[in-house]
Amino acid sequence: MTGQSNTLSLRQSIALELREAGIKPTPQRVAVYEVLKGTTMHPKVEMIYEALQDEFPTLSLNTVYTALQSLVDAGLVRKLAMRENVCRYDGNAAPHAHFVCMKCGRVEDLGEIVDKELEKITPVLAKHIHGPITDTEHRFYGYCSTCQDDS
Amino acid sequence: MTGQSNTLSLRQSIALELREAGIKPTPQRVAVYEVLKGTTMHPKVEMIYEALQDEFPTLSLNTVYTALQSLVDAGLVRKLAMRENVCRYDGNAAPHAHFVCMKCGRVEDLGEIVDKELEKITPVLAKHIHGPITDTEHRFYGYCSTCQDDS
DNA sequence: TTCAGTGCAAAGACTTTGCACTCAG
DNA sequence: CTGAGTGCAAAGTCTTTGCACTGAA
Repeated sequence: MTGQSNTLSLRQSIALELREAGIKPTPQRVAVYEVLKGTTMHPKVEMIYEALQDEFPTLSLNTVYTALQSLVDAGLVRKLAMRENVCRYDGNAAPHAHFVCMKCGRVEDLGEIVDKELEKITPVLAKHIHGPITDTEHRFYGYCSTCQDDS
Repeated sequence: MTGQSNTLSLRQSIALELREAGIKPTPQRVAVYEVLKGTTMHPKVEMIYEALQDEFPTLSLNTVYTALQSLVDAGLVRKLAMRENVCRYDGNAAPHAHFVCMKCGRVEDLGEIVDKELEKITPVLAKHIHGPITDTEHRFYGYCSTCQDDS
């Protein structure tokens, strides 16, 4: 995972994406977005902060918050409010379903099949709401494979 | 809404419900639960606290938190983590879909029709998770009728 | 030069914890 | 008498705000 040239071009494409979304691609923002796109962990702010300590020793937690807020506002990143009262962030901004482990709190993406099923429901919903649905959030709670074994 | 005898019997049935759920029906818990069951507002802690100030002038915010936690643990009440990072509580513990206004933050229950549709999905999901789904949460974001008019 | 963005510190908001007091069993 | 529950206060955690500094246009 230390391929320099590869990392470089990835960063450039991310920078382009930020610019297209209307925000200035600062190194910190690009790095934060890169972390989010490179993981399926739906990390908390703290986790992103720590992941970037090596590369940005002077990075402040504040900047991570600011960068995330910009990314969310630009519609590139999804903010997930968890029951534990800590926000997690998702580099995939498209509405999609999540599985949340009740024990370890880990968040996993569910497959496209589930998402497809869920999409069918929005039309049904349209009958109840007199306006467009701008976003959806679907979560399923249970115990992940790791935590099931522990019990 | 000041029918004394009616209020009394409602409290008694709530007390019974708490007892059956395995928690002691203290006046505060009963009152908190009554507030939740008597509103469709999905109130925040602060709102519950204020609603009970008249009746329990000595009630502390802490007690509201404690009572809510007991109710949630007992499975009578649902805790909703909102994007604004404030928890809202729902007197209806059964999984059901919510509509959230992006502007004013109000949370509304969606009809049974939507819930029924959503229930169909859990079996589909079972193929992805190797364990039971213990709970689900479905949210649809948009603008409520009031906020649509404002725009 | 100008302004958005960063970094540090402090403040803020919501929630939890600690401990003594009270009351039902 | 015993233990759970309450109320008050303090602490804790996550997040936001204020302000000076920096770098790109």
